[in-house]
This record gives sequence, C-alpha cells and structure tokens, in this order.
Amino acid sequence: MPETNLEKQIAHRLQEKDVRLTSGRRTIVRSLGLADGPRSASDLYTSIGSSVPLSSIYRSLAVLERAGVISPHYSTKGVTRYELAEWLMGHHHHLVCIDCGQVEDIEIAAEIETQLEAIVDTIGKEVAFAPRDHALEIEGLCSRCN
Amino acid sequence: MPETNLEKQIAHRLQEKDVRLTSGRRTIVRSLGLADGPRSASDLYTSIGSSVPLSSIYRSLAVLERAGVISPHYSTKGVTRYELAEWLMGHHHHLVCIDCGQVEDIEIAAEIETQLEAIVDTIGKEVAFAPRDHALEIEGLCSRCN
DNA sequence: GTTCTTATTGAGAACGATAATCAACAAACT
DNA sequence: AGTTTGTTGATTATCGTTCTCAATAAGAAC
Repeated sequence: MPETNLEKQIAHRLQEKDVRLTSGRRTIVRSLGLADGPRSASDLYTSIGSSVPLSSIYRSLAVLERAGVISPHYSTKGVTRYELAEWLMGHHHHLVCIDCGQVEDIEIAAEIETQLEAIVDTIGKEVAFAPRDHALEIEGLCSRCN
Repeated sequence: MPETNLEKQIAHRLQEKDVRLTSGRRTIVRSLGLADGPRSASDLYTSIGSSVPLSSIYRSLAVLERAGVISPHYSTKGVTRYELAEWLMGHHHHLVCIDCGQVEDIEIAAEIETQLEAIVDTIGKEVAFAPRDHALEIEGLCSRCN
C-alpha cells in the first residue's frame, strides 16, 4: 500500500513524538484524510468497517490529537469530531448542518480570508484576550436535509 | 422582584408556546441574562446555588430551547452551554478560551458585521448549502489563563 | 533472527453529561 | 372546590468517552 505525501508527514511527526504509526492509526488518519469534513469516533468506526475496535479508535484519536496530527471540532451536541490538523490540510472553515449535524469543509478565497484575519486582529486588540485561531462556522441546511 | 424588559419578552413568548414561566425557569433565564457568555447546566447549578435541582435545570433548558428562548453553544468537549437567544440579546460572537473552555461574548462593530455577512453570502452562493446563521469564534487565551 | 524493553491493543468496566421515567404537585379553567 | 394539564424532584437509564489491565506487537539491542 503506497504511502501518500500526507502520511509521510504524519509518520515523521509521530516519530519526533515517539509515537508509533501502527496499522490502526494509519487506518484512522487515512480515513480522515479522505473525508470532506471532521468525523466522529463512531463515524470512523462505521467507515472503517469495525476492523479497529471503538475503544482503540478513541484512544488513537487522543494520541493523535496530543501529537498535533489531528484537531477536535465541536459543533453538535455531545460528539467530538476530528480532522487532520491545519498544518496538514490547510486553513479552512466549516458548514454545519443544523438538521443532521454533519460538518463539511469549505475553502474560502484568499482575499476573504485576509479580510477575516483583519477582523480577528481588530477584535483581538480591543479585548483582554490573546487570539490564536479563528473559526467561521456557517450554520444551515446541507444539501441532503434541504 | 421587578420584572425586567427581557423577562417580559420571555414571558410573552412562553405564553404563546403554552409553556409556563415557573420560578425555576425564571431563575435560569435570569442567571443567563446576567452572564457574559453561554453557561452550562452545571455552571447554572453552581451559580444558582442548588435551589433548582440539576435534573430540572436540564429539563428547563430543553424546554426553553424548544421555545426559542435560549440557544445552545458547542465549543468545548462534552458540554453544552446555553445563552439567551439572538432575538433577545442581539447578534454577537464568542471568544473561546482554549485552556479553561470559558466562553465570552463579544460585540463586533456594525461595519465589520456587515463585511462578515457579505462573506457568508458569498460562500452561500458557491455551495450546495442554505445558510441560516453564522458564528465567528475566536479561540485563544482568556485574561485569566494568559 | 532472538531477546529485551516499552508502547500499544482489545475487551470490558467505569465515568460524566444528559435524557427519560414517574409519582407528587401546582397552575390555570370550569 | 374540582378537574385538567403542565411541572417538579428524585431516581434510573442512556450515550459518548475514558480507564484498566492482561495480552500482544513494534523497535532496539544483542
């Protein structure tokens, strides 16, 4: 099975952190790499076809998060979804379906992103808060629920 | 205890929905009205001083949400926080502390909000998704965690 | 390759946040 | 006052997630 460029980067990062890229973990990051939005543990359990037990998925997700390979996303009640970290996938935003809860990535034009960053900077200067990142979430109905 | 303007609006809305504004519910919305950001059930339980049992708080929050008086906010792992709905408090955004998880409201200048809406509109036209609302979340360190 | 060390796995129990249940109760309507 | 219907408090159940621990696999050393 050929290693993608993404997987090489991940493998490298994990080595640095003394974390092994086992087959279960590889399956997980591969699945996240193919997804068009953040995925929950049970999403992964389903799409992976239960070849990795749920408890291992949860544990691997925690490990991968600590290693900075994936990042969590909270947008619906009770579930945490994960996606490959920004340094792997690039900065992007999300469409969140208010009906089914599914989350989809969106790219936004560079100039708009620049505007957005300017807005965040402006706000950061006005409040006692040190901004690290920002997230623009668009809530609405996805194509399936519409 | 004098009724604020906000409470009159809430009372009215609840009447329309055939939902009673009992003392427990009044305590909850009052507490949310004073907060400077969304609050979880256990936040409320603490700040209210356990005069309303936790199970009632959860139930009341569900009822108030269904009635459109409050809206949920998901920004940290596992907990749902609630705030008075937009039609009561006005549109605003959030600062989310990546350390302690606390969420704080921010007002943003009208012209910036206009820009933001333009951005959301632009995106909405490009994707198969019907936007209803948007949320700009700024993640960083709050004054206490900084 | 065999051995040694240490991280990782799988299965199940345990946990925390939230929801559901149900008998006791209170508010509005007659 | 009596009836109807919504609400409460206490408890139990549920669901997502984390923990535990014995069994195992991955790298490192020989």
